Amino acid sequence: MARPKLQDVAARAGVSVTTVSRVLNNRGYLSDDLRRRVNAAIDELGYRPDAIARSLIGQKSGLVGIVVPTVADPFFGELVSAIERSLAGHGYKALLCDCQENAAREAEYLDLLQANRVDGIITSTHNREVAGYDRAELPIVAVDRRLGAHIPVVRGDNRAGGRLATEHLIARGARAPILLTATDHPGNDRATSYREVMTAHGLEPRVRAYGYATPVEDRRALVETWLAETGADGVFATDDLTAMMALEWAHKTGRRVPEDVRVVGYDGSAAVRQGVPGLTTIGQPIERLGARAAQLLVDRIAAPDAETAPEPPLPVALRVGWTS
Amino acid sequence: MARPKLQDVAARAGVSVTTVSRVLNNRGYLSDDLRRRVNAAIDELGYRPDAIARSLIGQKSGLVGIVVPTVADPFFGELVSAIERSLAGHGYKALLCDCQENAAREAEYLDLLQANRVDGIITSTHNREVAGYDRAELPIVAVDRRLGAHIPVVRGDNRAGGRLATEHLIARGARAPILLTATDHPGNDRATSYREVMTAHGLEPRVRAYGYATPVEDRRALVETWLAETGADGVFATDDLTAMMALEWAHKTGRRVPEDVRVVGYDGSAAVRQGVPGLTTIGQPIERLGARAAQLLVDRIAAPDAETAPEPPLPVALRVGWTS
DNA sequence: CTGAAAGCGCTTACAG
DNA sequence: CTGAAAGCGCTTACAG
Repeated sequence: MARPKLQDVAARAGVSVTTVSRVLNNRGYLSDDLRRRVNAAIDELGYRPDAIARSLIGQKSGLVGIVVPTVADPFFGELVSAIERSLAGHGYKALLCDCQENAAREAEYLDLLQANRVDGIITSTHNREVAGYDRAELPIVAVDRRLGAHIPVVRGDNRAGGRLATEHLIARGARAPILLTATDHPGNDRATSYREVMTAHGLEPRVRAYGYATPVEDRRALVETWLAETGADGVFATDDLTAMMALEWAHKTGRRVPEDVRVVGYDGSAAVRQGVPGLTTIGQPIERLGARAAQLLVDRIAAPDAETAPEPPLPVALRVGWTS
Repeated sequence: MARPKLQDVAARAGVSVTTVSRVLNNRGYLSDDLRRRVNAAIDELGYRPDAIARSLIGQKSGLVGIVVPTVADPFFGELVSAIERSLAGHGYKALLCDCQENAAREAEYLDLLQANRVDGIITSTHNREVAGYDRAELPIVAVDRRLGAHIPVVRGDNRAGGRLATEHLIARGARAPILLTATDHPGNDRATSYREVMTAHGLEPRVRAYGYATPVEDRRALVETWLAETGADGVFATDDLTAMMALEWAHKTGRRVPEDVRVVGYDGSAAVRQGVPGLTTIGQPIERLGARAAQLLVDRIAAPDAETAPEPPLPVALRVGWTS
């Protein structure tokens, strides 16, 4: 038999569809007898309400779009996992939009999400140029990315993170630590802190940015060139993967870590922590970032026009391993 | 103005909703003039068809459920990324079900997916006990997991992988390499190959299974205990994270790699390759696994009752680093 | 306490 | 070539 519908349940229970619907939604007064009969029919038929039909009526689809560069990256994988868990706790389902590090796809996804009537969007991609977020009349929450005046952003304390990392490198004896980061723009708080701390110690900041779109092997080549050129005795990488490239370079070129080069990463995802527990890094509260983003979005869905106070940045922590 | 609907477009273009629908779906004969007027109205209003309403009519929602233990694990993150990319190419959207390594959630998700009328499911979780897959009257494709007679499974060549890893360890001089794996059951082809190769070389197989549900730090403790106890001079871990635990143990206890202990992992996800390029591992064709699973599912959705030939396993490759 | 009817935003026979 | 009407599977005023 085809998938049973409300009508089938009603027929079997000998009541109207209205009544079945009411039992399902626990709405209005129902005699216990009716309730029992309906529930029996539901069980017997293995009936399961059609969420699509429900979405069409109510204004809610129960769907939330999660937009990320790619879940192949452990940081985003973990973030998405945390968001999804939290979302599920609130009764929402996650439509995954893996942009594959590609700005064009992000714009397409934005369209698709609206066509599918998602109730809201959580986004954490790099392409601030992608238009559409401002036009979308949907609750949106950004993770670690400024999208516009009206879009709240959940993030770790990047200022503190940059400070902790740089201070630590200097405390461990580095006199010429360089910063490796994706893009060096004014909004890069980790870079800002690095510069401030370096200057405060009378050291010259040196920032190298490889760009988001750079293929991994090209990034590795850049990193190795920079490390060789600058004669850096310390590395602050704003993500762990880049820090590991520095580690690998040290291994290959016979430099000792941390004696010759001290290395500090950023993110501290569980995968990296498990695989390379010795890496000194700034641990982000990934779980909390995800949970907070989900909570904030759920709140905005419930009250789209409520004022949103700026989100205080979530605390980060220096985790010291043997690389520094 | 509220989100425009078909009616609004029709009114603006001065035609019936039927006509607009036909233009949208490019169905039947339309005069160029009409087509132009309708398209103009669509643009002016910024109309976007409601995917939910469409799903309710057609039998298709365009949604596919992806069920994985967790995308926080780089292997699954990468797999999901590949699946999603491929699915998007076929016009499908991905509903992400991150089971958080929890069997109960998997069963719930199965329910949820059916309620949401997904067109199919791709699953790659461990809990074979979870009932429901057989009852679900949906096209399902499994990745590296046997779910039932009628459910096709896409997988890497685990027999070959186990053989390659074990032969390699022995070739590199290991005489007492142990196997570290999640569960040691007859369906574990990597373990089977390990045993065969060991026996063929007159060596005694030693298998240690930590169990899927074991928290990471407990797993680490187990691994370290086993390595110390067995005096292994080689490690074949059926996933890279466990291999890295062995590496970390060697580092901590002052053993040289590969002279004292040779280490081989499994999976070779991009994240691990980037972070720890020196790790010898069996590289799985993650991209192909994802693409093939998506293609197979799309085919099954198109022809649910077609015979399915057993899937030939996809080739794996030994990647040699400095850990062996 | 329960039901008949309208409607969510579309598509698709069926007429013309 | 174009439109009026029924219907996808539900929910929700509105009656009774």
